[in-house]
Amino acid sequence: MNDKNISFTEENYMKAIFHLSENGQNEVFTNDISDYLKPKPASVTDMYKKLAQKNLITHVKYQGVRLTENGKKVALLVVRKHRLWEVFLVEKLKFHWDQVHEVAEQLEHIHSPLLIQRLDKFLGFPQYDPHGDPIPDEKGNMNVARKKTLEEATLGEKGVVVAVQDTNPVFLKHLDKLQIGLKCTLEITDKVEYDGSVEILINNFKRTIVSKQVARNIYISC
Amino acid sequence: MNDKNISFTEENYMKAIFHLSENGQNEVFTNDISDYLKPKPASVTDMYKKLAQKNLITHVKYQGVRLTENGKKVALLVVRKHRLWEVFLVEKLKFHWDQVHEVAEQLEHIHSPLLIQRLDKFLGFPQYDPHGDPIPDEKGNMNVARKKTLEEATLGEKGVVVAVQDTNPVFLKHLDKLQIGLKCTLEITDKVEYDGSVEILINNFKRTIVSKQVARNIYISC
DNA sequence: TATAATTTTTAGGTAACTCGAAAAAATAAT
DNA sequence: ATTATTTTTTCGAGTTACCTAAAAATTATA
Ligand SMILES: [Mn+2]
Ligand SMILES: [Mn+2]
Ligand SMILES: [Mn+2]
Ligand SMILES: [Mn+2]
Repeated sequence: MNDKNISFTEENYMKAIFHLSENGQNEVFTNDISDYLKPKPASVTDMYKKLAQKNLITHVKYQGVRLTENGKKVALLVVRKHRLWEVFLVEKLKFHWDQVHEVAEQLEHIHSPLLIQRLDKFLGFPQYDPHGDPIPDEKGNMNVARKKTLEEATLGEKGVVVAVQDTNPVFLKHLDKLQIGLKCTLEITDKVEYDGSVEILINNFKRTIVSKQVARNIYISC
Repeated sequence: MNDKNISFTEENYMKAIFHLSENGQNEVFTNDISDYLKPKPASVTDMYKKLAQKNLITHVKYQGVRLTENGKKVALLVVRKHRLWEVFLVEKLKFHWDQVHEVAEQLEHIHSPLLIQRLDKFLGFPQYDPHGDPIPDEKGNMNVARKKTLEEATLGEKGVVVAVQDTNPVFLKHLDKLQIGLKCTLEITDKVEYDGSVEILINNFKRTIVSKQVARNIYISC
């Protein structure tokens, strides 16, 4: 029984549970959601009850929640919508990659299967969003690219920037200033043991050092 | 003080008041809104109080409400967003003109000045929506076309279809079947006194009779 | 293993939007 | 000018999503 009457708020919880559980693999605890979405833990428990009753999650008292098959579908659809809209904003409306997330948070809640199907087609069935995150197709399948963070990469490794972990505008603007974006080629020219910062060569041309904090949030192909 | 914290529901009320007052000219009564948006009259009175407190309407007890200047601006922005999205759906996503209204009812509530500004540009600053309704510009000005209904038009008059009054899918699909759409040329070849139906010549080619009900809902240029 | 700290749930309450029933005001009919 | 009808408002109450404070369960520490 796929309850279509899912509210704005419920969709946000489903997406949060999906992300915090590594795409539905692990269980998610009350405080995780509270930290992520900002309602108090008591409110999270209330919502757990409602979502469990709608068969979107299974809730074992004091042991967290897991997405049901049904719930995974619901979450994947929200993620799909969010990412398709982000592509639209960047590709068609010339938004900058640090401007799209907030608006997509609203657009992802528009209910219309036809709209999403047509939008997907209009955009040429994109596989990745402006931050390199994979876009689920109408069945919920997505192409997860092989990738590692700059923190994980070892000296001498070279790859193309395929995604960013953090989509915070402050972080993305910082990358712009460093002239780092998706599709850039990066080569690890040094790894500073002292503070975990990484020296890189951008597009075989520009040399810079990025902090551990930054290195953790950039993915290159591998 | 232009209160930006306006809810989904409040926006719907503002738009309804705008339409039911002929673009803010007349006062609107409790039952008008109740019939139009479907909440019970008691709920309408509650909302009147809230909107009045936000300086969006003036409410004289038992005498209906009127939009304030501020309220008119808010309503016009919602109308602008609604109609721009309808253009997007038809022009870019190939929606049919009878499919757009429901989705636009959702999209009109997305809050993002940049989004609307960019969407407007992307669409080429359209003046009219897919039903011939004028689109307010960012200042709230709109080009109201000179027009009359087929019911008002007299025998022998000829004009181009510039708008439809009713945007109900059933009505629009009926027009499709009759091969009547925006930009069609219509000539009044007979007005039937008995039932108010109108005989027309479509694009100097096809002859049909439309009922008074239909004639009332088609606008031609004049 | 007993105690302390943390996490989660329950209990009770608020604000927004809705309702039905009843009271009040305005309008229409006698 | 009364009376009847219609419209609008008030009142009490339900729902959703949130809160704080307190209780219960789990996990960590001594
Ligand atoms: Mn995003
Ligand atoms: Mn993204
Ligand atoms: Mn419409
Ligand atoms: Mn329209």
